[in-house]
Amino acid sequence: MSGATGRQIVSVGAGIAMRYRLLPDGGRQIIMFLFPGDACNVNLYSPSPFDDSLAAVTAVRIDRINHDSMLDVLRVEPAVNAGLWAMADEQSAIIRNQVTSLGRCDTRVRIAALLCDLVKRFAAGMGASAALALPITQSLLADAVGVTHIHFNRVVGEFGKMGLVETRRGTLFIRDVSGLEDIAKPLRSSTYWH
Amino acid sequence: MSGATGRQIVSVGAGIAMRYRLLPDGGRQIIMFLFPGDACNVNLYSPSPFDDSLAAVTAVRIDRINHDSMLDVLRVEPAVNAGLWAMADEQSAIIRNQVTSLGRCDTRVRIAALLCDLVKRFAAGMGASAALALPITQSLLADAVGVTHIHFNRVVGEFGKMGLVETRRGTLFIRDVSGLEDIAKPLRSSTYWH
DNA sequence: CGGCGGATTGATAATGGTCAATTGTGGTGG
DNA sequence: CCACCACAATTGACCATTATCAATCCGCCG
Repeated sequence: MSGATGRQIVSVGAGIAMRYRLLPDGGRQIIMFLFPGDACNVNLYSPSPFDDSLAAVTAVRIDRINHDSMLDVLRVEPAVNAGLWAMADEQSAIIRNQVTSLGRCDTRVRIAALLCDLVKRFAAGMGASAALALPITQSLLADAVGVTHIHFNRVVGEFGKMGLVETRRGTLFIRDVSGLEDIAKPLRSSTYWH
Repeated sequence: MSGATGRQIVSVGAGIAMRYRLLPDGGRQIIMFLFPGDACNVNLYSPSPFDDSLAAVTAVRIDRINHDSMLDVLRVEPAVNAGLWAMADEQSAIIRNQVTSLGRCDTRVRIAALLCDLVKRFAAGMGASAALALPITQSLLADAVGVTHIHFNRVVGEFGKMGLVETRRGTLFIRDVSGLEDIAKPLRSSTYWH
């Protein structure tokens, strides 16, 4: 409502975006993919170290909310604060999972786990059926799991031969989610705890 | 104030703790080390997926705050909410850094970066001089950077020969922080942006 | 003294990276 | 309609980093 746009919360309204970081040597690490409903920065109170960048993966609509008006809302409706915390917690859990995946699993597991995760979150953001066609290039997916796009290709080709996925220029089709979940099992500690 | 202790915020009062995750194959990934002042779980509003575990690294004192009393405080003193968000943001930044490190840097860089980070945060929690003697075993540090304790040892031995660190049974002495920062440079995107 | 946990070292194997080239597909302009 | 280009995917040969397996050493404590 206020004409002057100060600091804002920016969140993904439609499409897929990514949060990434460039390294001096030209390398790129994708921290996480962002789906509709995911906010990128809820720095309502502190400038907060924001040392990485945002970019669109597909065509994207971005929603912006002024910090000031959000603070106004929070004063009246404290429940919104809970919602913000819930989102922050969820994103945090995703990233902790990513840490474990990168640190302790080999490429096959990492890739399978990433794909399962994307399908699940993609389904939440768009339709469940649309989620089985991920419009993300292999290079991007590779940069998310921390391997070369070329090695990614080999592994994904292996998955293809197993009937788990199918690849077409620019999009990756998921054919057998439970098969992927099976490969990703070494990451899911749930198997450990029962 | 309420006598019954329901859900609580738990934070490190003194010593060093760690947040980690076990895998079915027996592997362990340390998500992050916790120093005095770091809270482990600020799940004031939602149960929040907490899929990893906590353990002490050194002798530790744990501070607990009831959720209910914290909520009372927040109603009276909204500035506390800002403090909580700031802490969450900072921890989030540390973990995003960790993701980049694990995904895109080789062992030398990862180790150097971890040590720099620990020294800095350790210094904030304890005295600055005490920070140069990290009471953490090589196995734990290895599980944080995602390598074998044995490969960690080789790299840290190399650092030792360069005069950067010194190792004694159970603690690692930092001798040359700026030397380590130099090795960790490939991770610091700041070098890229100026 | 004996034993244990942490650290160290060597030999070997595997995973994943690098370099280099090729194919395929879609888009664009003539 | 075709030539051409750009980007994504694919493949092969070779190399480097890191894991694995197996001992051994060292300091500390009971």
